[in-house]
Amino acid sequence: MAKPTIYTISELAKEFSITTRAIRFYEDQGLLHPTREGQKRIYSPKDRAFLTLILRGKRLGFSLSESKEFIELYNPKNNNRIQLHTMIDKFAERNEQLDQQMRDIKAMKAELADAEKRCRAALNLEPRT
Amino acid sequence: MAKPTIYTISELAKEFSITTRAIRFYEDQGLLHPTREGQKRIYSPKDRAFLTLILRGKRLGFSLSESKEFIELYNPKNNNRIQLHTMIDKFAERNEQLDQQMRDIKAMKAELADAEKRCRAALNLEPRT
DNA sequence: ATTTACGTTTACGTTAACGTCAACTTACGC
DNA sequence: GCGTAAGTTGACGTTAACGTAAACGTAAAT
Repeated sequence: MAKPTIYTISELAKEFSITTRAIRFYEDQGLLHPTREGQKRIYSPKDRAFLTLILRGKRLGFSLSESKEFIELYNPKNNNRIQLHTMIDKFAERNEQLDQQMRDIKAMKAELADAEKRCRAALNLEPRT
Repeated sequence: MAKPTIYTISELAKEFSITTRAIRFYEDQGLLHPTREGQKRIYSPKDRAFLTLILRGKRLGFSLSESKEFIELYNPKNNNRIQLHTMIDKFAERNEQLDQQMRDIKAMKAELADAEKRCRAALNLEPRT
């Protein structure tokens, strides 16, 4: 048996640069399910991975409930056949959304580059930097 | 002289699938500056372009004030030398953020693909036709 | 003339995602 | 034993981004 790595709430908070309050809130919202050692919360590598998902989702503008949906796909008890098909549909949806975001990013980068170009041009027009 | 295309608030609302309330709110927050014809707001192609920027920003999880910052770069009166350099810095920041989002999207797509694969395996389906 | 459509301002309500106390409870070092 | 550090559970506060409703103006259509 390998050693089961575990984390305290403040360890995770530090690693991900968030507050413990936020982590407890994610649990409240059903995104995390740490075990307990007495009162204290104990986080597994799985919880840590979910946190990664949550924060990545946030950087992409996903709501917590959206991330929750995604996380729930990793719950084996949800694996009944009826759900599986709707999940696959949701994958397709999400995938399209991600493609859209890709396009948005490219458009945005183009505009940024253009704006910067004009900026630099404006600076060159006038002497004395 | 070409005809100056203009839009009413409901035209824009319809085109972008948002409410007029939202559009007025963006004005309140200083992101849009439509002219008036009597009481009524008149939007120019420029305003329309800004709306595009705003909504694109939203899809990427940008706040309105972040989009505002960006929009203000298009305001000529902000073109004093002091600002230009800080703007260029901000371009770099934004660009990094966009790169991060790019990576996030790729990671997310990989996870989606993996989850879908496991889903299909559970269903005994053949991998994507 | 009056309904209908579209516009306006003002103002209060709402939701998400935490922040910020307050008031404890162990556990550890001294 | 005592302070200190890290944890806990409420519970209320806050901000962003609108929603929603009231109360009104205006202009075209019936």
